[in-house]
Amino acid sequence: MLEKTTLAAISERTGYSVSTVSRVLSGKAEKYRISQSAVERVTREARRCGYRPNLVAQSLRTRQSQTVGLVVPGIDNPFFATLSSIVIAQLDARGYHTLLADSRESEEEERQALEMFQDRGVDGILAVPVASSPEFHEEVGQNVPLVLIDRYFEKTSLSYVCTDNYAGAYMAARYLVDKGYRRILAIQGVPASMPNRERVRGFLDAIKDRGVESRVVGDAFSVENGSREALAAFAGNPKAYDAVFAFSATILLGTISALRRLGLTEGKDIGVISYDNNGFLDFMNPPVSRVEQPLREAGEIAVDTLFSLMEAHLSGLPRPAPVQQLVMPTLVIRESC
Amino acid sequence: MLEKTTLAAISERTGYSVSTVSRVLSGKAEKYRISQSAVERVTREARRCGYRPNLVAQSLRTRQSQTVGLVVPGIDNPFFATLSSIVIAQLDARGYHTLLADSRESEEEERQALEMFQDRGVDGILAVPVASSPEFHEEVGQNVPLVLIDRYFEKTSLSYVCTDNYAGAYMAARYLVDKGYRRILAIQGVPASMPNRERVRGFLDAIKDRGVESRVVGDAFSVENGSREALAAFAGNPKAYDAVFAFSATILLGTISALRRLGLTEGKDIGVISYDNNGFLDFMNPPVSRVEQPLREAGEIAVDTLFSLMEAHLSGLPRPAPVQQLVMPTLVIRESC
DNA sequence: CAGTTTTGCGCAAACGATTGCGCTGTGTAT
DNA sequence: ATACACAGCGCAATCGTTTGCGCAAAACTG
Repeated sequence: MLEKTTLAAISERTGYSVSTVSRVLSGKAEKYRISQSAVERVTREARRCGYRPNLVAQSLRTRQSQTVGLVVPGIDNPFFATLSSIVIAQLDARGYHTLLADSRESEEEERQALEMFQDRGVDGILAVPVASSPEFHEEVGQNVPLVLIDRYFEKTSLSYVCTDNYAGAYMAARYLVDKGYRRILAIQGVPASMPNRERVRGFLDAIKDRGVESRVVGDAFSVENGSREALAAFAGNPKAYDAVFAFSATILLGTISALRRLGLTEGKDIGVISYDNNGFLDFMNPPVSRVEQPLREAGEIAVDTLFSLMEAHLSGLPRPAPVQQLVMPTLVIRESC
Repeated sequence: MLEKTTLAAISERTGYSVSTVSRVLSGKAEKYRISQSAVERVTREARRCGYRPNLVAQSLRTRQSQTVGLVVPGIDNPFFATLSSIVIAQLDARGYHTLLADSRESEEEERQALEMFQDRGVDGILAVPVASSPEFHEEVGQNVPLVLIDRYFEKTSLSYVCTDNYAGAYMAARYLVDKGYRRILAIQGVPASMPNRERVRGFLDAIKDRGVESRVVGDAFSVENGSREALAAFAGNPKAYDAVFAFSATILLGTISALRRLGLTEGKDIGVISYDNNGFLDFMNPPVSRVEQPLREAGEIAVDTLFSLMEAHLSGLPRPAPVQQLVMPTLVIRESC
């Protein structure tokens, strides 16, 4: 390590005041009409000793951190991992860093994360909300730009970017019905979450009045839930249902393992369709039909939205009208149904 | 929002000095012998106006941020997603927050991330390194506690916690050989990365002098690489190899899709084994044999190690001897070979 | 040459917290 | 009465930046 490399140090070594050094090194030289010679002297010294601004001090003074907080319900879930990856890349491209928190589907942890984000002075927040009601998020949204992703609240003034889960589930269910399946089991994720509720609604609407027997079971976006609920629902009778709709790729994995235990092969003995577009769905045997969500698009729109909120916030403008957008998923048919 | 909630504000409203308020609210009341009445008056007011300390100011003053930086080569890779999840949970449990950066396998981005971490005054860094040589990491490690995970450098004074990739690959290859496979194709990941090099070494050592024909191809831990390289290596001849060893689960997916195109079924026409323990491997048809890495264990050890480094760093002690640990993977045999 | 403009730069306050040191006032021992 | 201990608290410096304001010297104007 070299000498301490602060503005003060450079100031001492160049003979210029801290102010001048600061202005030069933050590129405000001509705005403040610093002489060519000063600029040179200072930049040279800065380079020589490898000056790097202390971002903490900078944040304190400017009330900007070049950081956004991202909170997701489970980074180990490939869905959120992909989403995070997209979002982080976007932020990075704009010169922003990411504080990542994992709420583990817990309202309490989510709350703590949001609070921590504020205490750290993040410039904006992206959240996949877990809470059942929007109050807290709205309160936070008052203070710092906030955009919801993937999940949203019924009636809220917050911005959100989600996929149309109603439409996705509707398409999938309608496809099954049209294919002639008549006893359909749906295995859902976290029941209270908005995407899940919408999927249930889409599913039920699609089969309504179509002479289809149906049932919705389950309570988590996890492999275990898929397996457990499938086994319980079939109750040992392989003919109990002729199709299964798994509400996520993780659920699907569990479901398939259960079906195999029952001696059923997807696409042959039973129709199977899933939500999500995890890479492996095409590599299962047989490949699995699914509702693909335009994650990249959603992530990009969310970041765009956040930045426009942040810009307004910076300029002290009133909060712009919320952007509330649903992007459309697509149905991808393979050989499992 | 209520009034501004700073120490100064509370100081004014209670009549006590900022120092006293600070000491009360940071729990140093009896250390500094603050009167019971003052404590009460201050805490009451703090609660009333919902005081939350400004962590940025706190960081600036104390030179501690309660934050560690985590940099991985690709958070969308399930392997790193799982690892991150484990690490983040651990840190969270200890009251630390996580700045996450994605180097996307780029040395340059990794460098930037590490630099940013320092500029932000993180208390420690966990890195899955991408660089081919340790210099930069070692330099960083001089200034802030740093522990490598999953990948390490040949000769370094840095601490690391990795899995024994040599042993893992050796076990897998030896198993294939013992099972009678004689023409084995290995599809590797990023060739320069330490885990990959070790896997290659383990693989080659295991088949040496066993009368086995072999070839190592590929250059990335990706689905495409797996598919492309498998197709190229078989060159249309399904009998070209009788077994394939995929060096990661992502590679495996690509490989399987290629094998299917060649009309081959794993476990029947060809032996297949993979690295990694992604959830889906058990749900493929047939389930895939693999080398499972004790990720949770590795993550926990890494965090433990980091904290002991951090503790020493705090107390101004000399850097403790590096902890350099390999944890042992396990061979899980299913029906693919 | 006096007056005005421009150029180039520094002073000092601020951001919000932490902390070493010292000050005052009361109680106790001598 | 003098000394001393200690309880209870505040002063002010500090962390490293940023920035409004103003000042002096140089340059220009008429």
